[in-house]
Amino acid sequence: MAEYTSLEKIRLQKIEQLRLEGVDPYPTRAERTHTNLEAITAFEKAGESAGSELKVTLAGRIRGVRPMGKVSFAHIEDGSGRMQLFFRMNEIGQEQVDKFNKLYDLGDFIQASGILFRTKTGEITLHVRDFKLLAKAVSQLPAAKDETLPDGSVLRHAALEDSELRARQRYADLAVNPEVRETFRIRAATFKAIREFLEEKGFLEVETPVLQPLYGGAAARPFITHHNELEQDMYLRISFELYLKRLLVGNLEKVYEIGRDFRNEGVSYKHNPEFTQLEFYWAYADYLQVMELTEQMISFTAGRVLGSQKIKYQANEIDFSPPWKRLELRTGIRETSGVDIADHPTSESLQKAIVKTGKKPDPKATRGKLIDYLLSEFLEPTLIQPTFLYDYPRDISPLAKSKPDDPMTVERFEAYVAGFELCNAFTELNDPLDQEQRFLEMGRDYAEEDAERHPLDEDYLRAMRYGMPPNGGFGMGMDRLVMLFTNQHSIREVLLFPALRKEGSVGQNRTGNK
RNA sequence: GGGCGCGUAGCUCAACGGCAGAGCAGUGGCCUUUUAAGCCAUUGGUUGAGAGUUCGAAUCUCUCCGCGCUCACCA
Repeated sequence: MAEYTSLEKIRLQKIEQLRLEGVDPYPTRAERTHTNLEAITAFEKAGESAGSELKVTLAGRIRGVRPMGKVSFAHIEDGSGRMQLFFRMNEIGQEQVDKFNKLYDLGDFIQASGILFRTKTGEITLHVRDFKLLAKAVSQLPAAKDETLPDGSVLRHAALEDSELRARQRYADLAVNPEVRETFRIRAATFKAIREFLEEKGFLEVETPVLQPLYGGAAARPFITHHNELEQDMYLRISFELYLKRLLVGNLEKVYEIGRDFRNEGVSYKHNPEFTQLEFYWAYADYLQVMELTEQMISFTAGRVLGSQKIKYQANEIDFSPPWKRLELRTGIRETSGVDIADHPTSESLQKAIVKTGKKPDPKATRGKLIDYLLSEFLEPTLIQPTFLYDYPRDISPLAKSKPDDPMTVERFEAYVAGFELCNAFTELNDPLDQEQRFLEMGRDYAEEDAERHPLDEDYLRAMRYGMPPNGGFGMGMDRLVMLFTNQHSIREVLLFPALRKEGSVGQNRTGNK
């Protein structure tokens, strides 16, 4: 049972009062002839005098009220923007003006009909002849007040800023912070543009299982769940890779999937336990072709969504125009750390070389993990403009194909932007015997208790034995792309409902909702 | 999980060992073109929870809850 604050109790009394007066505080239907933006556009298009003949019915949420005795001003906000309302005793009677002032509150949804006009100060305004409550708000929105300065800019006062409250109560955040709504519009537009690009290139969108009997395709710990009737444990997928590549065996030549991956790992500003991934696989292509498609896809998407190849991200301006810089991983590491990984074919030797630089890597790390360590310690922070790092060590890439002239190196690239990894791609391994060998190597190289070691997927090998065309594959965290496009530092800002600990018991913390 | 920091009214924030405050929101009043409308009056708090130190705790200590930054793991 909810306990109400004193402010809420006052509003509940208003609801009772409205009911006594025969007003339904939650009527079933609304009427609306124009959005606020449509009404303003129609007024401007018709011209000042003709525009004044326009009779419209608008609907929205009350965001500001300025009662002045026998007249009242208010602003309502709908999905398109704001509109000022003007209530005047002469037209609707003192009783109606009083009712609006006393029984209606900030946050209530109303509809209002009347004609449009321009006030002394120049604002297009609805001169209200009739209005109706659409939904009464019991709780006060954590609303900011906006001040329009003489130069036209908007100064916000006391906006809702508490990041925890904003994430837990995203509905309130969205209701009062328009820029948050904009972030999610950009997110949706990004997804749409990516799909448009891939469809145009002939890729088929598919859906593969989220619940899997065996997980794979990435190095991560899975979430485990249980199916009661089948009496077996299931895993939430950590990647789509092994299922999508099975489809290439089935002669689907270009497939992609956009969906949720789940990784039971740490949470940070760039990691959420569930995140949205794009993967595509392209038969008869190699990683160089995928590289070209990648820079085309991202620059196309930036153009579609933001109207520009250049974005401002944090302190940097980033230019997605192709071609992107290409840098061999070995060269990049050598130039930034002074360590040439080719000089150190064993983990012991490489370990010593890294320690000489003053860093302290995990003494038990494999050679591949040490290379990854060098990459993130020295090279990654320097990669601000879009850069393809290519040619990775085989032992950290168990699903990628070796270079024909160098069995210890695989045809793999990762694109880095603004100092973090955006995507990962390779020429896919399609030799079932080699693949089986790699799975077995993974089992040996990683300690038994290492939760990231790859389980051997027999069905995947069975599929590959039927013959898999040579192909290039690609994976990208969509959330990270949206972070770049919306200039957000934290993944939580681009997720509507990011993962949070459950709220404490009632009253245990300040966001405990009563 | 480790380290550092934060949590005060519905929102944004003061007070930092000595009477818990301000602005906005709310409530009552005045006000017929205002726009953070204005003016007058006024309500609102177990200072995240619990324990301890002290004559006295929002303030110092400890435990717990939640969040942020960071390290480790990962996309």
